[in-house]
Amino acid sequence: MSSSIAKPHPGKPASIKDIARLAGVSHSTVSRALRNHPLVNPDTAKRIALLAQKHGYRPSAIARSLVTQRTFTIGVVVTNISDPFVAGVVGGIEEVASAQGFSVFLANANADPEQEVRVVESFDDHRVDGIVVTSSRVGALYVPLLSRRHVPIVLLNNQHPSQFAHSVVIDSYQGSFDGTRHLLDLGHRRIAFLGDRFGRQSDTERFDGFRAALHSAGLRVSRQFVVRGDGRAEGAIAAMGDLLTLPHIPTALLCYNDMSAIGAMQRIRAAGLSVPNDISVVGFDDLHISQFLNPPLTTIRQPMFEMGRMAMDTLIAILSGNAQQQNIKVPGTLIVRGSTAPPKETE
Amino acid sequence: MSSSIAKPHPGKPASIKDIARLAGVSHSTVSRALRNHPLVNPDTAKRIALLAQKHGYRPSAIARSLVTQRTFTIGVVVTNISDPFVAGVVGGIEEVASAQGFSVFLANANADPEQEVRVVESFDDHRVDGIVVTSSRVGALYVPLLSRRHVPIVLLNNQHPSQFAHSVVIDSYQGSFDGTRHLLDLGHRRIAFLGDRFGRQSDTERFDGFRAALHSAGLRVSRQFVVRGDGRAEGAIAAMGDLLTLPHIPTALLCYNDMSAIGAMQRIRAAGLSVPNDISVVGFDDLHISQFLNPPLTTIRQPMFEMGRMAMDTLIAILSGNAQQQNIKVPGTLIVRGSTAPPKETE
DNA sequence: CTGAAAGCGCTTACAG
DNA sequence: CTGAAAGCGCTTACAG
Repeated sequence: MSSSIAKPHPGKPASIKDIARLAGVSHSTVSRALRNHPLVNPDTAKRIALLAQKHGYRPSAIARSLVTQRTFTIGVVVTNISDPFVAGVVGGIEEVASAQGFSVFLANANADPEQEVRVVESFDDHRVDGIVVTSSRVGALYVPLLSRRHVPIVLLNNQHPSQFAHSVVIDSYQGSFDGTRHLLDLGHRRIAFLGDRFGRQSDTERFDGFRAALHSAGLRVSRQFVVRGDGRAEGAIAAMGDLLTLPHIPTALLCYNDMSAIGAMQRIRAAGLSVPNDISVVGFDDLHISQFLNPPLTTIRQPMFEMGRMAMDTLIAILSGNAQQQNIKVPGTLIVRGSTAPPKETE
Repeated sequence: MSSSIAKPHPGKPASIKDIARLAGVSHSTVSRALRNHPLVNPDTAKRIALLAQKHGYRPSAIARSLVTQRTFTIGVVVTNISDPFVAGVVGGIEEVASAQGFSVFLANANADPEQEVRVVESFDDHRVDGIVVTSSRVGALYVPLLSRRHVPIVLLNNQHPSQFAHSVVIDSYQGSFDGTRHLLDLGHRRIAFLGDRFGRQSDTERFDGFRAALHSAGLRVSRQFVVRGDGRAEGAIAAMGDLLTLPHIPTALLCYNDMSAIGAMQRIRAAGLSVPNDISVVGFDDLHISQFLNPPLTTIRQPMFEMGRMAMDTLIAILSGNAQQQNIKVPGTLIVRGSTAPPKETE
């Protein structure tokens, strides 16, 4: 059979009907054969598979979805894919999704609630089977969508994981507590907190863990030792600058996350001071880069990749009806490196 | 009109027919109204829009795609979304895509050619309008798909951007040349090259730029000063270790990329040496983190976000028939920071 | 300005 | 084991 005969519509991709014609069967049979339906003659099935292969025919997932009412597609909303924490999470989600036959839509919301809603609407338009939202503050906005179309949503490190949504969150309180304890155990007493913007749930929880650890050592939070950045190096540089203007600066610093710690360390160096000799610094995340910093950063490890996998696992469990409400809290792990040391002078 | 009457199928999402029934028109009219077709009565259109809004009805992009033969969907293949360069590129792609009404599928290929082909097949199944591939070595494998379904592909920093595909690439040769010239201008003569795996096109180009710069200064490449990592900190640490065993170590180092430079700097410090006092280091990329390193990294800036935007712009231009073959070469920019300085001793 | 009809490319009871 | 038919949810000539 020559190739010129075999191609019914030169230039146009083959459809199920073309393959049916070439195989001398109905398109129903082609559909069954390609889906490995048990009730199709093995020889026929083989012939059809070969023909499909030869003509590069692949069934349209679009058309299939229309009848099955399942797209095997999920949507992932991120605030900023360039954030290394977010990228790690997305990597974990994608790995599980891909292994389970799901395709993933990715969209940036730029931490803008309006854009976030638009993104979720777009996912809705594409009839995604489920949605994962990372580090957003407005998860509650999706509840209407959720109830209407029954699309399960998993919130990862979100504020207000409402009772309608599933969630995976880091244990901010415990992580922050452990990081602060580490500084206390080293002998520090003048410990500052460099947070994220005031009012965010994760900031509040990390601050609470910080305060609780100080209390456990019989210390109180000093108001002037609490400053706020923006979760990025830029904001931390400014916040650290404020701390350095104090008449009596802290000997240690607990930061909201690693990027804040990175900014703080740069500002400390700019002031002619040294980490950890003058000021010890603790981060939160354990970004891949953190181990390569100078000095390597002591931090609370957040298993971002694993958390992404958990989020997708949760979604799949819900979709297959194997789970009810899921709310997972993941512990952080203290990783001690060179950015922390005992304070220079005993006070 | 009470809400209980308004919801025709409680629990089921509304479809175009439900809205049509509620509005007392045909579903054709609903379709037109929602697409802002000019030939529909403004009052009717308004009534339909309100009804749709009220019932959370959004037309199915799936069903629409089936008839229009356009999905307004693109696929992005990455080797590893956790790579900060890749994440930046994806951010740029997503920004343009989103602004132009395209949704993006993201898939990791883990630098595995087989997985990469599977990913592209999956995009094909979903009938994406176009594909962007980042930093892959196997772009040529897609040519069959390309020709069969006429799906335009843009290769970003790929090896072998075949003549069938569009491409956006950094000018590796020139960037590397400029970085090396910078070291020469500082007075360095003993300059090493820490590359990526041997045989990769970008590695070859960067090495060629390195060599040309040395030649322009009347120098030759010293074989023992050429080592190879893997584009990551881990590989660079090992490669740098080799350089440090030489009886006469280099005074400067040109690295394949910033992550390699970061690994090299850690290894240099581990040997008790200082950057830039003992060894100057130049990277390639200018990752966001690089300005915050200690010392801040001198590097060749690759505008990753912008390159991602260019890739998507190219795809859109092709899809709208506004462009022919596109092959864009982007210049890198030398960014001088603290990791480079004149050599300590005059030789 | 509007509706009836055909059709996009599949899947899946139903009947044989 | 296979085919004819209906239908998934839309868009779009075509006719009015």
